[in-house]
Amino acid sequence: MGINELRKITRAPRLSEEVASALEGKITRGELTPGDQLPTEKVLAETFGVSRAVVREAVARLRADGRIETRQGSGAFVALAPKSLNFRFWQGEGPALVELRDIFELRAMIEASVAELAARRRIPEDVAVMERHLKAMDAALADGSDGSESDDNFHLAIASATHNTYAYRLVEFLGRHFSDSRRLAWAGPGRDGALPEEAQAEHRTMFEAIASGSPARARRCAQEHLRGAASRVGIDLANDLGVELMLDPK
Amino acid sequence: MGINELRKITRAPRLSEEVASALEGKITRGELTPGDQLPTEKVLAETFGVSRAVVREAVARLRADGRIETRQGSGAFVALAPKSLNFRFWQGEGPALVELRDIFELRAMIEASVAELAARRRIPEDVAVMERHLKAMDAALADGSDGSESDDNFHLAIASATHNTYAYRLVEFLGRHFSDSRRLAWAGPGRDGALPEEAQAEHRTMFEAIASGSPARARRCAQEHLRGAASRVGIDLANDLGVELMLDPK
DNA sequence: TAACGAAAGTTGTCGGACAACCTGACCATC
DNA sequence: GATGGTCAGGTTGTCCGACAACTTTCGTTA
Repeated sequence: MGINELRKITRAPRLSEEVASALEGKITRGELTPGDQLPTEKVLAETFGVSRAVVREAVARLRADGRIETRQGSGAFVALAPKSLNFRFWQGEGPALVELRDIFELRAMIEASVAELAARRRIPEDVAVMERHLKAMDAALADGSDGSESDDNFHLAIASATHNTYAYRLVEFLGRHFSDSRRLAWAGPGRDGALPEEAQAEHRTMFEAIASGSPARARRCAQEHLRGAASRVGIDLANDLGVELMLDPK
Repeated sequence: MGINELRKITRAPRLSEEVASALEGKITRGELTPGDQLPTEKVLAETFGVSRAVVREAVARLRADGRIETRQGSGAFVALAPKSLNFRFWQGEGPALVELRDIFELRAMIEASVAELAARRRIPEDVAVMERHLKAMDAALADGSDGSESDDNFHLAIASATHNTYAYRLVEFLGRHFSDSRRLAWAGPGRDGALPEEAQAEHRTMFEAIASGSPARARRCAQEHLRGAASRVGIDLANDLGVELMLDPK
């Protein structure tokens, strides 16, 4: 037993998080359905054996998740429609492998569609912004510095070229999850030099397809890029993820 | 001015939401960066002119969002890496009408990709579930009842057939946001009878494409369906939204 | 200088009080 | 009988003070 094993002290979760988790479980199991009223704060406090303040913090948490809505004087209700989408990750050392694969896959689907639309809608200013970030990544490659921020910005520039603000926001949202893995791929002078070069070659093909107005090619390049990004962190995307779109299989 | 306009009373936001929002603004503007310590609860309460309980609820909210981490005895810190990503389309009363087009467009992109992947990955059980909901909608059409719940469930069944939980959750989130438009389309005996029939014809073509394992056809049908859904609530999607995918334009 | 204990500081929880709001019951009026 | 007004009781939202549990800093001692 090494010294590292002596440092893993498990801290008790907050009572409010436990209460929130228990209530959320009731919702996801269908014991509480949209529109149902929760017990009053007083009853919940008695039921869980905690103070009302703890219940209120749990409720604040579930409100942030969009799971419930509260109305002063009436009570707390299971939300009819979630007001937010919360992707909460496995709380160990990052996402579990199967979760990571599913997120990469979702990202591939979305960014492929986004690249395709960008190829149709881009205006010269969009193309100039993408090119600027592409060049910044080239420069980072050349001088061994960190290009991950330009990498992030390149993807956002593509999403911006769709001129659909919600698509942009979704790409931004999903991209946030990958900033760390991008930073790793671009890590300092001791980095595995092939990885950012590989990614950059993919960025360039994406850029060229979009700039030249080739939607299907843009889609395919974006999917290949996401497949490559996944494999660079050890995730193998399924082969059925829509790369062969040029012909209808039937 | 109709009676409906008289019912929109705007309720004041909770103080805790305002505090959370202000703190989040500091984080997104870079005034507070990952690892930075927030002022103590006491200072925040004084600064915002609220009680400590309100600050604590705001902090609970930001913890749920994955934006900050708290350590008892030390303080609250901006999270280094998000433990949770919370995506909100909007705060408050819903999107402006002008934003609906972007949202429908995004939905079209996502559900088209989902339908395509479902066409590749569906297993017999998936197909059976879709068919069951399709039949429930047929029955609702025949007897004039409300088929919107089956409509929701049909879309979720397609997403479930991707066997990607995040895709499922995203479709669920998007679908829940738009239940109202579905309910309108399926509204009672006085409804415009052409609308649900039109939608149902689209559902059937989607179903057949997925069941028979035709990814490109499934994609096209899903896009046509979302275009139809948008037009049924008065939104005209742009013509460049990738319907003509069968040939590479270049 | 290093180690230890105490003091000070900070978050987590509890309980009570009151404000603001909501709902339903009851009564009066038309 | 339908409608409108009032009020009591109930519920969430906020504030306050106290103490528990934990962390950091400071002072003392060896």
